[in-house]
Amino acid sequence: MASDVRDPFAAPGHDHAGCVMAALDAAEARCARAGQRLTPLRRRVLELVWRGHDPVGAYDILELMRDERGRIAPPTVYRALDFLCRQGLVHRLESLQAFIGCGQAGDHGTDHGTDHGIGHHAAHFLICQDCGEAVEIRDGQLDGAISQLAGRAGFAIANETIELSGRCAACQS
Amino acid sequence: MASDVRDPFAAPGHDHAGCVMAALDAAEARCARAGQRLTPLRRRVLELVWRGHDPVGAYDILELMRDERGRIAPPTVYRALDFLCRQGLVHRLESLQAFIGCGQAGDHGTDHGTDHGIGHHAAHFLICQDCGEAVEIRDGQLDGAISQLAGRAGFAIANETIELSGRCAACQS
DNA sequence: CTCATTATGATATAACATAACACTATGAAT
DNA sequence: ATTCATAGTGTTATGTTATATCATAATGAG
Repeated sequence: MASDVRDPFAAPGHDHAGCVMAALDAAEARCARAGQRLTPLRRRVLELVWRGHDPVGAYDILELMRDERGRIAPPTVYRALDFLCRQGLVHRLESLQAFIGCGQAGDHGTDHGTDHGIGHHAAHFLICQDCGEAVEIRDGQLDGAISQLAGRAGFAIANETIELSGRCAACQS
Repeated sequence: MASDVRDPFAAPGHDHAGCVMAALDAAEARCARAGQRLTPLRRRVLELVWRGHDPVGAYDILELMRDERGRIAPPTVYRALDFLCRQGLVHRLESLQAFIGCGQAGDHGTDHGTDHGIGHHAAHFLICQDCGEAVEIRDGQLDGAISQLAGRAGFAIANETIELSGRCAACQS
């Protein structure tokens, strides 16, 4: 059923404004801690990425910003997205060529095994092809399997792209 | 050391012509079994994908084919690649926007848990950022972790993108 | 042989991303 | 406060990857 507490997808009528606010607050805190500047432009791009729980294309953001600020070119958006990715505030979904806000930007310090450097963690996703929503998952067993197989292969992982597409619980009815 | 038998990367001086022949033979067999036509064009594209163990861009293949056949347009190459992907003979690496020959196209029938439909299996990769080589891996523990986490989330996986980038054993010296 | 189906050719364009250079804002050091 | 190096943004142009669409050709079933 849809109310399964283990379903990590966002509930239909959840307080999304709260999500956005939490994300922006976490971003402010994180940048402050890292001595990085969350400029109005970057902040606004982050806010637009958090428009929903669906991944957003760079050109979608470009459109949205044109509506409110007039002329703006791709590099401006890409630079902001690059910055946000570097800070670990946004992730890029390779299989969709799109971006999504990091659902764990508030979890600073509490790194887990697969973390690579300051503020960056391996991001793994479930992506629903029906409703378009993507959620970041965190699974110890998965992390363990990955680090073990890498160890056996003598392979030093620098970056993990793990994106599982399919149908979320709510969309199977 | 480089001779670790668990290192899945191709040995420096291995018989690559053999790899290519095995891949083409497996492809013929597979298409015959599936009632699909491995036309000269498709066969040639597959052969070019198997040029090495590095992922190849669609436009790289386009270049190579122009050298030998003159005028040829992107859709021709993309259609062949689509076909080969549908037959499970080639995989697309999302994080590189490139293609690579399936190292397990010969394994027909012996499907493993995460298989999705005829001839398709979940393909997981190790990608060396140093030498550029990518290898398909198969790990029961990883498959298990994935299916368990999906099960807990009530998520029905249709497609898995798992690409681990880093440095292979040989490139760490 | 006919015909439906599948494959390929050809043109145009869409979608995603970055290089390069100019200009502006910011903050640290004097 | 002024200077200066650095970081951020604006702007133009272009590179890279992928697809829509329609025309033509090859294939195989009946």
